[in-house]
Amino acid sequence: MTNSTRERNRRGEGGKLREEILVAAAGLLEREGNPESVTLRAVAREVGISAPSIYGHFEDREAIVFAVIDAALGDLLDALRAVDVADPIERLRRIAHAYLAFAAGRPHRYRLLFDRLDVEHDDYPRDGAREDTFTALSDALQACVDAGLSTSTDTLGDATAIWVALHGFATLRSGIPQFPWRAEPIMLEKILHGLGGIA
Amino acid sequence: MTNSTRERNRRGEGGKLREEILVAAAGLLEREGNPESVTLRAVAREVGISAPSIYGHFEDREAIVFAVIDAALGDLLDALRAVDVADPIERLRRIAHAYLAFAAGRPHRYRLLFDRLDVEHDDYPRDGAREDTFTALSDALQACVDAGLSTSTDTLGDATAIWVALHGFATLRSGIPQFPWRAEPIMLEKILHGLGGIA
DNA sequence: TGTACATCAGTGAACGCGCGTTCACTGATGTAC
DNA sequence: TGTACATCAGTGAACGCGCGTTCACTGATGTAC
Repeated sequence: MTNSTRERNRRGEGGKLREEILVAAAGLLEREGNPESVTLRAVAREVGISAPSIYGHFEDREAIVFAVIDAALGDLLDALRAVDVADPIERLRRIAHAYLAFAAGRPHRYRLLFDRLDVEHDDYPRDGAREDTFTALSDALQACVDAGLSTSTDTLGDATAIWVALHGFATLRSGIPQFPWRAEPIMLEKILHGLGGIA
Repeated sequence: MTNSTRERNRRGEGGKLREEILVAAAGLLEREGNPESVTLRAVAREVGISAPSIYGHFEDREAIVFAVIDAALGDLLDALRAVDVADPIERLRRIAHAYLAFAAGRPHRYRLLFDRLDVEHDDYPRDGAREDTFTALSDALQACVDAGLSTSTDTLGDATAIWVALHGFATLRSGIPQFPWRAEPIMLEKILHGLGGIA
């Protein structure tokens, strides 16, 4: 997908290329499946620039992958926080659904957020943001408890169980699509009722 | 970790090298974390042989990784089937524990079994074995239902929910060890009670 | 309004590296006679 | 029991490839005067 008609950015618009590089890297990642395939040269090919041009915008190859992770983490948090429903149970349900929808829509980026053991923790961008994702879930569950709509007596632990189940469902459903999965609402019902103690 | 003292196998014992290659590849995978790091040359270095020697035992690089997956899948099934307890609930608990213990002990190989989206399905070795893993769980849950010890009315669906939760717990606990995880028995209790309908 | 020039956005060639794979080979081991 | 020889288990050199990164550069764009 070489873009040979690309025109040089004007002065002061160099930042545009950074955005193009990120989009290309994210596309490459979703298509190829593993972050190792996001090579400098492949990204450059995709954008339609020469490989060294990237150094004007990213320090090295790894920085591109980190920026993709960073953006995805931001998107996930935005999606969860965008849920705006008054009813606590419905709100929890929608947040859980948004989580699953995010993972289903960008399976490889989702895996990169939560499933990489080989990324050094210190180098990892926006590390707190992963915990914020969990907090969105546990706050929503706590709201159900506060409203007397959940029987949970261990909100953090039960939110952890819900998170774990959502994560497992998200990754296994993408990874083994031929498995006879129950429909998402049924799985959500089992998870939120069984682990969250909501009716 | 070059083994320079390695002695040539005797005639008819060429098969030994195959085993050494598999052990080296598995070790490399657990240490490095991603299957791409299992290169022919790294494996050869680890075993203490020249790279081309591997071709006597494996068709190509990918075949080594597949053989590692194959062996791990066999080990997991063996571990689950080795659970031999009469009480259905205790049996289910032990199987779930064995599943988590397997994943905790070989986190990267576990991920390779269930978490790779980028492996072509047709090439995947022992494909049915992954479903057998699920069957071990659902059979154990069914035994609880048959004994009147579970209130589940959707054994397959609930076993799916249990599986999904176990998988999520296994991968997230390895991937984000600094998260304040509840102890495994507590999580198991939540999962088996909440999703499996057992007391 | 015209022009010299600094700056910006990006290029092209080159480097050294590790990789998968091939090829012709070597030398110890066991076996047929 | 001795020996010629086939076989087996590996080796060493070489190939072409894509990679990350470096370097000196180019030429269009905007600005100071």
